[in-house]
Amino acid sequence: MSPKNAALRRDAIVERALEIADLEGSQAVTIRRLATEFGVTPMALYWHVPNKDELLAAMGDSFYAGVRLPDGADWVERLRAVTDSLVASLRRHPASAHLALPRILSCDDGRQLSEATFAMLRDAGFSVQQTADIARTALQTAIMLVTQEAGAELDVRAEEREHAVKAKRAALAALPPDRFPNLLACMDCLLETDDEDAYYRFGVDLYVNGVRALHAAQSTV
Amino acid sequence: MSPKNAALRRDAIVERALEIADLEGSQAVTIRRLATEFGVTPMALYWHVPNKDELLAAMGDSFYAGVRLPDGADWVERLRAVTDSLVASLRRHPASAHLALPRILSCDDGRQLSEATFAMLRDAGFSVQQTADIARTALQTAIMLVTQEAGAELDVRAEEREHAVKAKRAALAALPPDRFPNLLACMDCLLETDDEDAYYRFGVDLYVNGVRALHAAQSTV
DNA sequence: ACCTGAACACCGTTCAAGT
DNA sequence: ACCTGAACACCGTTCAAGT
Repeated sequence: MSPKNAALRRDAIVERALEIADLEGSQAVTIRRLATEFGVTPMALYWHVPNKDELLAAMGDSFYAGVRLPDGADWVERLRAVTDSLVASLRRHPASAHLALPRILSCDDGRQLSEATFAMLRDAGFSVQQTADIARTALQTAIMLVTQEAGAELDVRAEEREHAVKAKRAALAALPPDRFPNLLACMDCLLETDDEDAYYRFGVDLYVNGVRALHAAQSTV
Repeated sequence: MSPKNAALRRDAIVERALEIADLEGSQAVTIRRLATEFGVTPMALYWHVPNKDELLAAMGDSFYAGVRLPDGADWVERLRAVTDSLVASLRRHPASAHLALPRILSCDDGRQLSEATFAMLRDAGFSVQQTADIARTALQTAIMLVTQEAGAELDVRAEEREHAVKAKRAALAALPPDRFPNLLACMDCLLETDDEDAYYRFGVDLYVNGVRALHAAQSTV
């Protein structure tokens, strides 16, 4: 009838897995670890989730739940809005963001997002091939920006991240200035993101501008 | 003096690990698996490689060995050339391409590539912050394109890939056409890359055009 | 310098059994 | 319907010992 452990639901397991990945790196997500956190035998999880691959899949699916479908005045604005919305969703669990990409066509939320985005791009005049490539690039761009945000070091435990960045900075600062002048000049920007909003705005703009340039080149022919 | 097993050198281990990842997915790369392939005890590997993390790091480093530094007439051509060269290097071992990104500042080949690319972008007039972001995006773009090339399914054994794509196609074909008309229209482009060169040209162009648009917007001010 | 043997603390997962 | 216990086949890694 009712579950013996009311907290042990599929959604709660997925949610906790996402949290663990953010706190201690995605390699810390194990069936046994989740089980002990829920005060339960490892095998109990197999009632709620078929296996670990499906758990990872469910984690990937979760990112598409809250993404807003494209809306805005023109198609450029819509493309930017949907990319921004994707970024916002992925940023909630950066360490698992890479799980989203292979799942976009395998969950309903992802398929609805794809359909709406494809419709928008084809309306704008892009070919079927271009539409597929541009839409995929939007998701890839969002994932890239989130997982590679400078200073994230997602594969490391949250507490050790500061130390990891410090070590990296020390290693770079020790390089010979005559051989690596530009690298040393860019060091701070590479190691830390001082303005996160500007970072994401720049990344999304770079992508959107590329698409817009392609569109302009085609329209003038 | 001489190693008992002449084949068991660090380079050979790394090379074989890259091959295994491509053939059977990166999760098939294990210390024990490599040991049995070299006809040796698992612990023998620890003489040549400190631990598994360092092995993965060395796999990531290997991608920077053959990358040509930026060359060409103007900076746009140079940016395209270096991105193309990166793509070419990563395509040799697609299943491990994602290991390259975190290693770029941690190996000498990567630092030299970074230095040359940074110099090129700063010469072109980009700010320190923009240079860091643009250069990172070049690498991210290359990795994205390689790891996400349609039909790759890198987490699966090479022999099962065809079957995996077929299953995905069947799942999509079963969707209601009235709800997913555009998704169905784009299905073939999403599942298979018929022209790989065109795929990579498109992806790199999209990125380069974005950078060029940014540059143009700044120059006119 | 290079490798083995035994051992430890972990994994994911199956299968039969409990309630 | 939901969970446990015991067991299996794997991991990465340490440590002492061999040659």
